[in-house]
Amino acid sequence: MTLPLVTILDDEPAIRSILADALQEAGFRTMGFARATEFEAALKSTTPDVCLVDLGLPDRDGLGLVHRLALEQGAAVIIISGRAQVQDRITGLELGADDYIIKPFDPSEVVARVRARIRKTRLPETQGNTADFAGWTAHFNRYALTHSDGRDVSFSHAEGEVLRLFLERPKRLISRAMMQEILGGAAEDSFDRALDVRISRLRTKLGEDPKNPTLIKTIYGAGYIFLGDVAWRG
Amino acid sequence: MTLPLVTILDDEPAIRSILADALQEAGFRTMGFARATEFEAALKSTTPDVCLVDLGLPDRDGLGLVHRLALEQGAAVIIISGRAQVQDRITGLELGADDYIIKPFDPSEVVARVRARIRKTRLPETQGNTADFAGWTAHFNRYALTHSDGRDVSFSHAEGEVLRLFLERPKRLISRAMMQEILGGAAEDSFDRALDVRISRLRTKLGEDPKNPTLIKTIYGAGYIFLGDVAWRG
DNA sequence: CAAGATCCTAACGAATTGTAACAGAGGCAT
DNA sequence: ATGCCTCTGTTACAATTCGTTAGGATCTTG
Repeated sequence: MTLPLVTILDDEPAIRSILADALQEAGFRTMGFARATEFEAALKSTTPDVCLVDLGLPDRDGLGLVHRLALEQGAAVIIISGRAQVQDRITGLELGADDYIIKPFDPSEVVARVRARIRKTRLPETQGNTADFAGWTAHFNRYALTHSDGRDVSFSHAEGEVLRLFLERPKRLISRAMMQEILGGAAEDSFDRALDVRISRLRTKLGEDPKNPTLIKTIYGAGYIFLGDVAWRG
Repeated sequence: MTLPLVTILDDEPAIRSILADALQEAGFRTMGFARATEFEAALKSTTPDVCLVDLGLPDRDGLGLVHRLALEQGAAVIIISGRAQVQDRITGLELGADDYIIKPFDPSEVVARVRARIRKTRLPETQGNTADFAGWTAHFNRYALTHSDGRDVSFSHAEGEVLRLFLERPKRLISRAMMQEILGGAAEDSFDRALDVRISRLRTKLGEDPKNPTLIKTIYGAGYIFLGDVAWRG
């Protein structure tokens, strides 16, 4: 029940394994099925978070399946189909699918779309509100940081935005321009020290040594980088 | 408050009107914007159900906008872009978009995808008179809150209005302007502390810690957000 | 090392929000 | 009518948030 479960319904073993590999690498559990009947049998005992369904199934028309899935299970359904006509896509979506991907597809795009679904259906309580790093735990839902040594600091909304930005992209350079854009979005003048100040305040709350920041590192002329291993949890 | 609202952010008037026509015919209300700044200004007073965003804005790079929308507003975001590369689509989705449509598009497919989003986000359409959240049960027909630990608090009509507003839109930013409009609708002057007072009183009844509210969060300069899983019944 | 660009952060203040206290409007029983 | 109670907006002031300013620190370049 920890990792999100993604089912793959496609009659071609090659496609199943490509998708399964990509999804597992992205941190999902997967279950593959070649025929609709097998799939439906499995549904009696499990509840997937996202269902990938190939429409070109030999044993039955997949659309009805999609319809029932969406209706009864309430699971997110992503159709994968070789039929590229607009009309096909429309009817697929009308029948309750959440997304429609055309073959041939890029596995990483499929992963991204699966992720987007999961975010929406699961986010409410699971993802996106708690993360561990460097002894700290960030609780975004209550705007507070707790340290394993007992410290408990609250942070404001603006600070939280910055923190979240970092925690979502650990160990990657984040350009100043991008941060400005994602955050306030307003002024881009070099007069604007707002971002610096936000980061400064955040550093203070994290107890960073000004001379030697270990978590939020400044890359002169480029941006910032968050060091530290981040583990999100629900 | 009846028809779902779809916003269209695109700098080309032709595209805006094509989309608006198609969407209106499909039974949505629409609002069009040419630039990101206008759009953001409008967001202070309305909460769209789905936002269509063109990435090629002259105004600024739309990706940051998408990110903030997805995060704060909780609204569904569909990117419409001329950039067809898989990598573009992935980063778009990664940043919080729900869908990614490539120009040139077919209006009816856009409508279908919008509809698919609305189906998912509008699920709590059920307007009941009882709702459970965070150990509480709100009984709107008898103006009372009961807690699982036995507490039983009554609330007034004005307080109920605010509470209902929150419970109908959990985990989404609700702008102050919108609340004032839906509620009394009266003064919009910053002199008007009526809304604050209502919320303050509601918080007290919910037993919120003034320093650390866990259910009704204030987003400085933007509005309020209700955290907590809500289940309606009846 | 000098010069200039970039960044840090203390301090300030405008804008925004919280809430106690007050006051007027009804409702209801006496 | 009178008195008491509840509801709810208004006022006034305290608290918080957060961008701006300004001066100093730090980095890069030549």
